[in-house]
Amino acid sequence: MAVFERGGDYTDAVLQVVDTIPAGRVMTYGDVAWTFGRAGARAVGMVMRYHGSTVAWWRVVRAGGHPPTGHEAAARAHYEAEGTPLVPADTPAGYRIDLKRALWSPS
DNA sequence: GCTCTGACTATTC
DNA sequence: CGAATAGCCAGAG
Repeated sequence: MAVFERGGDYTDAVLQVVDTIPAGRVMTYGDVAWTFGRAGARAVGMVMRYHGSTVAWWRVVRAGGHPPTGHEAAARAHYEAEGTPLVPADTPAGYRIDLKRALWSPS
């Protein structure tokens, strides 16, 4: 499958946008993609999966404020450490991001 | 250049 | 409100 090396323009763009998100703030996959002119919300997640070790992947959440599938526990730890506004919810993760306050948009 | 897959999203049941 | 379906894009084989 897509091994996503840094050679791809899309991959590189995603990494740059994520790196632009300040601590305590988050963006949805769709918004990140839209920021550099593409709507590949899914592709963004794939870049995170492969390069998640080198970027603040927890600052990128799904639409609705849900953390990435299979990483909700690790993400929550980062949010609490950075002071990201969370909201208790009846979701598989047991919580969600408060997009009303945490959602950030590049200036 | 076609096919398969995926840390997604929006819509419908 | 939860689960299923269909569209979506980009990259590797």
